Amino acid sequence: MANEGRIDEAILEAILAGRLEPGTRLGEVRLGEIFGVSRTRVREALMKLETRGIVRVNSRRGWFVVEPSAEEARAAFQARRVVETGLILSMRGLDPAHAAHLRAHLVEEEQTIVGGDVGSRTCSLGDFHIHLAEAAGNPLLVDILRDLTARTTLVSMLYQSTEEAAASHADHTAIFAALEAGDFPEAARLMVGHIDDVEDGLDLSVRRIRPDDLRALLVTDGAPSRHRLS
Amino acid sequence: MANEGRIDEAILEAILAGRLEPGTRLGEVRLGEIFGVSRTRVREALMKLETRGIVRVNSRRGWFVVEPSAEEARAAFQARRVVETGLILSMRGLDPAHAAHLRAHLVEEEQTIVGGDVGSRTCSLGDFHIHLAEAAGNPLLVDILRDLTARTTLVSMLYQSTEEAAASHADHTAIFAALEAGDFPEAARLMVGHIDDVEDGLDLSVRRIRPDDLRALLVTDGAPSRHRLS
DNA sequence: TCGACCTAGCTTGCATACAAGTCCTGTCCT
DNA sequence: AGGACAGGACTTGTATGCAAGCTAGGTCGA
Repeated sequence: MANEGRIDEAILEAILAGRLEPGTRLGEVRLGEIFGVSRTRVREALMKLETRGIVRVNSRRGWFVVEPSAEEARAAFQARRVVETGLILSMRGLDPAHAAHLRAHLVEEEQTIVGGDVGSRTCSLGDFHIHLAEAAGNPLLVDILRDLTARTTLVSMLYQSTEEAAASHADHTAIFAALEAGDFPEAARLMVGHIDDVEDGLDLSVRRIRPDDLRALLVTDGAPSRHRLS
Repeated sequence: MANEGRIDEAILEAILAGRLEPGTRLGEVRLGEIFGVSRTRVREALMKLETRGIVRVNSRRGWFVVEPSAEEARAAFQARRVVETGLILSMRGLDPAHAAHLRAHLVEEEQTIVGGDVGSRTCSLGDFHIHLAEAAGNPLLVDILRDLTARTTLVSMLYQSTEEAAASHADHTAIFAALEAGDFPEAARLMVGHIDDVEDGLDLSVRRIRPDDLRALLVTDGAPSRHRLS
């Protein structure tokens, strides 16, 4: 059974969906109970997430969802600008299949914005960039951007964000249009503007709340072993 | 004591220095004996390296240094082109301290090429790109490029490479000159050409040898607990 | 002679037990 | 009353033990 990366993915998904906020403590035993496994596998999952910069361990004190500092936040956005700009400028065309995939994502994105909760919205908005990386056809860059968008998503949760989901969706649509038209320099320019807008929407001097409990945030329904990995 | 990432770093250093070739099996118990720890910590180290794409596990068969396929090799070089181009183009200036650091590295690089073995040479050549990322001042991009250059170093080991260390050093020197002159577009162009040259020097249709033993490759001197982490 | 099978020895996968450090709380002394 | 201190309940860190699966080599049968 696709049991391999279940725990990593479940935790990451919970974080990205906003169910686990930055600073939340992630107890090994607690997570083990939730997933019905021993601490060993939980530790493995947490350590993988640690090398990806999603969680951090405070020796003998606990595991926590990372709380990026203002400087780290800026670095994350800059990294995304660098990678996504380079990515778009390296593209020579847009494969029809990938174009269709992106277009399908855009309609899903719109539906989520209208009807979904804030978590699904943020998640969907971030997925656009990952799908775009997939369209460029480089799995390594997909992974890199996956972790980078995870980081900026975390930042948006931690700091006061005035980002309008609708505005982001409009940006995405415009970027896609430029890509489909084959105007990659324009798409890159739009992308930089888009990321700038999201970053400017943050107030890096004001930090948000920091609650501290796990609750049943990781499992949405009753059974502890049922998870949707998006 | 800086005991934290000792094992990860030691293994990675051994791989990057060419002492552990792609395809080498990394037995948990064997590594545990070498480092004087139990399998637990070895597993943690290997799993961290796995998420960084350096080693891979074949269920119940063993851990191995990754052997990138021809396609993966191309992807790694493309990713480096994307990231390093974006990185250089995002730079607005070269901090004097970082400039001095890079210059110092270049002379060390030259010395290594004249007097060092092939492992030190490859290592030193790769470090230039990491130091360059450090000069850009973004820790995230440093980490990304560290793993990316590790991958391409692995590729160069696996496939027949006609790369001349001297030529690479000359490229690096030219790139540094352009950076110092503030001509970042030119530096980016030179960088693309440089990575292209390295990639073109590979014969992706011919794979190299694949020995299969650990020997005392991980420890250079007698005592199992003495390691230099570069 | 060749092929199927079976077993022994290896590997990792996972759980559990114990060690060691941190934090909080209650108590005792001043 | 206030502060130092001690103890216990928690946490992660590390080792070890057992289970499960892969591989290779030998044996038996056709």
